[in-house]
Amino acid sequence: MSKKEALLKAAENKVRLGGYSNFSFRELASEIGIKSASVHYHFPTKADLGAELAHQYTNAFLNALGSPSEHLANGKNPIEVYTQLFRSALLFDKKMCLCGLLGAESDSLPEKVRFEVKRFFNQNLEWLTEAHLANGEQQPKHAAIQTVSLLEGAMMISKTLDDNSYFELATQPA
Amino acid sequence: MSKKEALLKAAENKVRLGGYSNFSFRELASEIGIKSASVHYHFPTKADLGAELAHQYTNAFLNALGSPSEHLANGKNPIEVYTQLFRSALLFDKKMCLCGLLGAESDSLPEKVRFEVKRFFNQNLEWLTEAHLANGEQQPKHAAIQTVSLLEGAMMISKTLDDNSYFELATQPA
DNA sequence: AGCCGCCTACCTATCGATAGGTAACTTATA
DNA sequence: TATAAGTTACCTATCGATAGGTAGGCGGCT
Repeated sequence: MSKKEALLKAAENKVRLGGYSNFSFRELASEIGIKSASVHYHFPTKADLGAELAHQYTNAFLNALGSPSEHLANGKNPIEVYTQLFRSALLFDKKMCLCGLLGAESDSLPEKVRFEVKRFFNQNLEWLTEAHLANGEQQPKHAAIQTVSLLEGAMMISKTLDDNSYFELATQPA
Repeated sequence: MSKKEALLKAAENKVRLGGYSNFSFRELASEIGIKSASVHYHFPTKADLGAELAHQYTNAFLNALGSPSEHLANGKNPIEVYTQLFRSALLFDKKMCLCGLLGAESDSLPEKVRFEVKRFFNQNLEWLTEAHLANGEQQPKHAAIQTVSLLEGAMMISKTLDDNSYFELATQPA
């Protein structure tokens, strides 16, 4: 893994625990064994690092998601697949969704970081709308925004109350 | 308004925009016209200020909520009342829920702040469970966690995408 | 030769926190 | 009633730590 990749990985861990201000160039550098000044070689400013982090996170998330049609072809409900990806983040990473946290801090973020967070949610809503449409929902856009909202909120509350069963209850159909 | 109240109010604005690390004693002090050292007279440490802020926020929120039975007696659906309180925060304050933001940062918060955030959600879940029970829901605890999750998530996404109609779509019954 | 990836060695700004002091007010006591 | 003691709500000055960022150097690889 290159130093740049290592920096992004270290930053992701920090941000997913405490937000944008929860990482510093010094901490990141010392964790991967270089000097803080060298971090500026890879990322001119902190905002550049944050933006690239959110961008790559979004790409990785979308990539892991695949396409709704592909899941339907395999006889799987794409909404279940989507929910499962959130569940994995909570159970295995034991961390918040990067963009869920950044989104909450949205008002105080550098513009280029905020832009990438917006992109995450717009792409997610697009995916979910397609999925709900395929599922025959009469209002796929409503259903899409309800799905992300519920999952992001459930994640946050499970983390806060330190009990993953809240996530399960929230995602369990009535 | 006392200086202490003014400090808490100033801190609330900052935190609801960017989280726990988005306020400093210096900024708060200069905003209300005292020196940063004097802030320590009212709050020994930053964690003390944060904890008291979350505590008072929770009390004010619960107070504004009233009781589920009182709303039922007035022919109002308590869940609608609850939703409306979130909507007000978004539309009038134009800010995130304080504890929604702090909850997302939960992992990096001082223990006493985290404790108060937990209290917010436990109290909210209690209120909502009672409300859903009164509404005749067969699984009031499930419904309660689903309600908070959806509202907190919808708030975060509306703030992120800078469009309150997302909140409306999310809270609109299917 | 030239660039890549890192380094040393800084800078300025800001952070939370502490020490010690002061003026104004309140309370307790003789 | 007068004075002493204590409290409230601030102040100035300063601490060590840390923040993001910059200038310029140096070795290794092509």
